[in-house]
Amino acid sequence: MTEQTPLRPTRQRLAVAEALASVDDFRSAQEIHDLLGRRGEPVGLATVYRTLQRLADAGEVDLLRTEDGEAVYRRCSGTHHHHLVCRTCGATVEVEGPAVERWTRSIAGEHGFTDVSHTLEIFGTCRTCSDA
Amino acid sequence: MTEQTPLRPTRQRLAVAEALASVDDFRSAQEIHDLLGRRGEPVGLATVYRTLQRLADAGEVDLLRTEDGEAVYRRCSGTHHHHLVCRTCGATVEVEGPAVERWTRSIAGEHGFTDVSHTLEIFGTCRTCSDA
DNA sequence: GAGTTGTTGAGAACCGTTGTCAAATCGCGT
DNA sequence: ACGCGATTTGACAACGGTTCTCAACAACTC
Repeated sequence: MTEQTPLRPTRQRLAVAEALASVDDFRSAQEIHDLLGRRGEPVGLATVYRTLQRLADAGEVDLLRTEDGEAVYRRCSGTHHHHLVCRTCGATVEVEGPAVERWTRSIAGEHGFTDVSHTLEIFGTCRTCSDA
Repeated sequence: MTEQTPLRPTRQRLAVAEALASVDDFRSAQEIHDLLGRRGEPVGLATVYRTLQRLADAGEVDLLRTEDGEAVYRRCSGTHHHHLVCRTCGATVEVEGPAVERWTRSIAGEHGFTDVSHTLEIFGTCRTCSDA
């Protein structure tokens, strides 16, 4: 019960996917748009947004919101995980915490909530940035 | 090392604070603005935004972002806590999890991150809404 | 190659939020 | 009470990220 549209592998979609593969941290749609332009593979801004949306829906990229509400994307592993993100340079580490998963589920259950999901992000200053 | 401005208790600021006190779930700045207007206590939209910002900075209200990036506010207790929010009706429960706090700190430490903070929200369907 | 359909992109539209700045208000000293 | 400087307000413009529009276009099929 997922997709029914074939989804064509156009030059633009491939370019966006490749751009995501080439960086390791979260990037905004606009940054990706700029990056592609500089690389000589121009893709319309609207197309970048559309493509990222689809990838996020398909669970192929992680989407989170910066403090000021901007959406940022990052290619990620398929399994459920969270992020430890450097507030300064954006370096990102994927982390897992089975205990947290259990905890959220049980708390929600105690209060009669069903169909539970959650968001959890950790922000800090990475070693490199705090040394500087 | 906190405030140095006296901060005047104007009619507008009191009205916003009271509006927040009168609802139990997260509301956007615009909703609060509308609510005040309907109540016959009109407050300029810019003022509502400014006031909510200050309250959030002072830690007197919680601020979180909806899935589409809109900022929503809610009066809250002063202690550190997280939220269990009904996806349908917005009903909110404040929850605490010392274990989670410990976990985030230790994970961050393992990766050399300092000055750590985190966000954690749980979403689900509350009993009332799932019964309906 | 022709037809059908999904896709693109430039620009406009949208919408939440923040900035602008003159007018209104507050708190204080007198 | 009254005046005065400092803060706050609010209507409106401006902003920035995101989505919409729609005609030109590219991809798959036969």
